[in-house]
Amino acid sequence: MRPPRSEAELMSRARGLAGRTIGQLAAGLGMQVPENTRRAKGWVGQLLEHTLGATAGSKSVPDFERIGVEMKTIPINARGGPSESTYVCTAWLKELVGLTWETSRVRKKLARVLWVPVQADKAVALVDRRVGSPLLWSPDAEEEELLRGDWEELTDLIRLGQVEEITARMGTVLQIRPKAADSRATTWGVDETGHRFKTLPRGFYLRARFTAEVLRRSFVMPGDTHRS
DNA sequence: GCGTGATCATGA
DNA sequence: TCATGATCACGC
Repeated sequence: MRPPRSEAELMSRARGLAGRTIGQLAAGLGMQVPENTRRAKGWVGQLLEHTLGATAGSKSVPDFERIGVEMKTIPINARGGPSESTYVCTAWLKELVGLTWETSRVRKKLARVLWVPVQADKAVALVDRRVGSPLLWSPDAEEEELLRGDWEELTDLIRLGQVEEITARMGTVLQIRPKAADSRATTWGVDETGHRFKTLPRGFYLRARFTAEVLRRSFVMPGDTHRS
């Protein structure tokens, strides 16, 4: 599929996928569907990228580079909500100088996101799982403040050399968790005394509660005063 | 190892 | 039951 030339074209394509199954999309690309995602964790995301004409591959640029849009599949459980957190990007653990929320990779990544819900109910075979209605999103002022607050709190800890004190329990909507092949993987970090040391690579993730709210908001009318 | 794409598996 | 910490696959 050729890269979309506009957000409208991307959305038109994405809307056309709503209701289709993973098996149908795979067939369209001549791909075989794995039995499950245990050894194919990113497979569904890559299937959707190829189907929609993403260009980035493993490059550190937006999936749809020309129009500056990042795509994220969002696994939806049997209850209709996200079943997993959403990976954003790796956390920089080396010396931090002059990095602000405004210039952060987290903010850049989340500036424009195409959310594509995909059924993730274990009771349904992967090949039969359906794609939902897409949402093209940018954080509103409230969401951005939540993200900024968490990012600054976590980044301050890294600045202070307290990477090892960070746990996934920190952060209201944004958290830091391991992001590596396994627990033996290492990268360079900086400790309290400013000396570099080997530590586990970490990444920023959006809590499922946050993405649930993002999706929920898109399905209510403007002016909705309900808050559950 | 680091970037991309994420989900798994188990303890609380 | 669910979130945390661990893990899986692939290109370079």
